[in-house]
Amino acid sequence: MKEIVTGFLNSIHPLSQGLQQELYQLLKEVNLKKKQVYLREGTVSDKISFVISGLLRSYTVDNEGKETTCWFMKEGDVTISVKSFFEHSPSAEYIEAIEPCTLLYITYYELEMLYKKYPEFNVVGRLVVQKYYVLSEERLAGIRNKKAEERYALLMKTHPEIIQRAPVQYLASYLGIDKATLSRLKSKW
Amino acid sequence: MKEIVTGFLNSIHPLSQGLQQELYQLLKEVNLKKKQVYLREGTVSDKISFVISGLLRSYTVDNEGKETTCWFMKEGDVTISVKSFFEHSPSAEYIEAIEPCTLLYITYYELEMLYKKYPEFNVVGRLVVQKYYVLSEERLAGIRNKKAEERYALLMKTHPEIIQRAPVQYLASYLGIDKATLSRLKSKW
DNA sequence: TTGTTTTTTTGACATTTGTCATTTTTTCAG
DNA sequence: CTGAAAAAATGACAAATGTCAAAAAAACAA
Repeated sequence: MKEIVTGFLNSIHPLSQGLQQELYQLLKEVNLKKKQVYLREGTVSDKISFVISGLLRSYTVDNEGKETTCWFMKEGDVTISVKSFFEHSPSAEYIEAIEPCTLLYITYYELEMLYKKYPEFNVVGRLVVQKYYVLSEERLAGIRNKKAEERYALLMKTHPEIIQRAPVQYLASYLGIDKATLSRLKSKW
Repeated sequence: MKEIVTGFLNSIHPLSQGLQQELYQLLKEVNLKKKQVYLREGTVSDKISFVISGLLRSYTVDNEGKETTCWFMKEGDVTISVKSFFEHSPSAEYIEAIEPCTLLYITYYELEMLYKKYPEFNVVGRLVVQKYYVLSEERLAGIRNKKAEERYALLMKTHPEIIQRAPVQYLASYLGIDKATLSRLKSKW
């Protein structure tokens, strides 16, 4: 299972033998049940996790209790609460399992240690961050200045599997539209 | 002037003497007049630029000719078209000067060369990308699932200087609301 | 399976925001 | 400074979307 992670990283930038072996030792497994919270608002996101199987979402809750889904993470994705992990500060968002999940993770400190011990790893780190930054910007572009229908159509086009797997209420809160509106859009197509 | 750039990078992570000197040699100056386009849609963003003075914006134009402002870059900011620069692909967005600007830049290839020649520079690169990734996520959170008034109030709170300096039409297109709606919001306060 | 709970859909209506046309204000070149 | 052009504000109305309540459907636990 751990080869999936090293394979993923190797495909971005080749890892040295030592780094690969040490990373292999550090990776720990965690399993989540459906609806289980993996990261709670207010706690520091101190693990960087790789999704082996399942589906998760990150979301925020405003002062009226309304949830806003930030994004969905599925097998093959890396998951952290971005600001919390990088700045080592309390998270503004929750991360929870939508489907039963298996994850592999290392801690923030282990990652820092790898960056120090294997300077080449910074190249990998930089490229992974770049990749996720681009994806984040693409999501932003898919929401900004668009009507409900356009947003839905775009998500359908770019991430059809998410539409299949995530409950309507989470899709709606991701798209920034009411679940009733999304329900009507769906019946229109 | 170039010390502003090396100072900025040093504050993120100390640069070696050699790196600092070589970077210093590579930095080139460019001046933009108001409304001058710095990056055009369809061209590759092949410079990474540091804003010494002035204000710019990035924006996209949809097939009906409607502009959507992505963000504003002012003195002290680094500016690239994120996806285009990192993936070395044609840009989906324009970058243009809102105020007369002075920028310092190095090219994509020069940056790649620095990453190779000075591996420590990858640490800086990673941290800078992390920083801008966090800022991008914060902007997303400030727009998603919010009403026009909340978006405006939040931008006012987090970036009052942008509201002062950018024309209403650009602020409106950034916030994803009509300029007439924004005008009414403003008069309300 | 069965009853309970959660999620989704739907209808009626309210609210927000956009559109268009026009006026007012501001900017800017000469 | 002055006139032309661009930007911003405003009014009237239309369109999009949200809200609330209820019904239907689906998911889930015992």
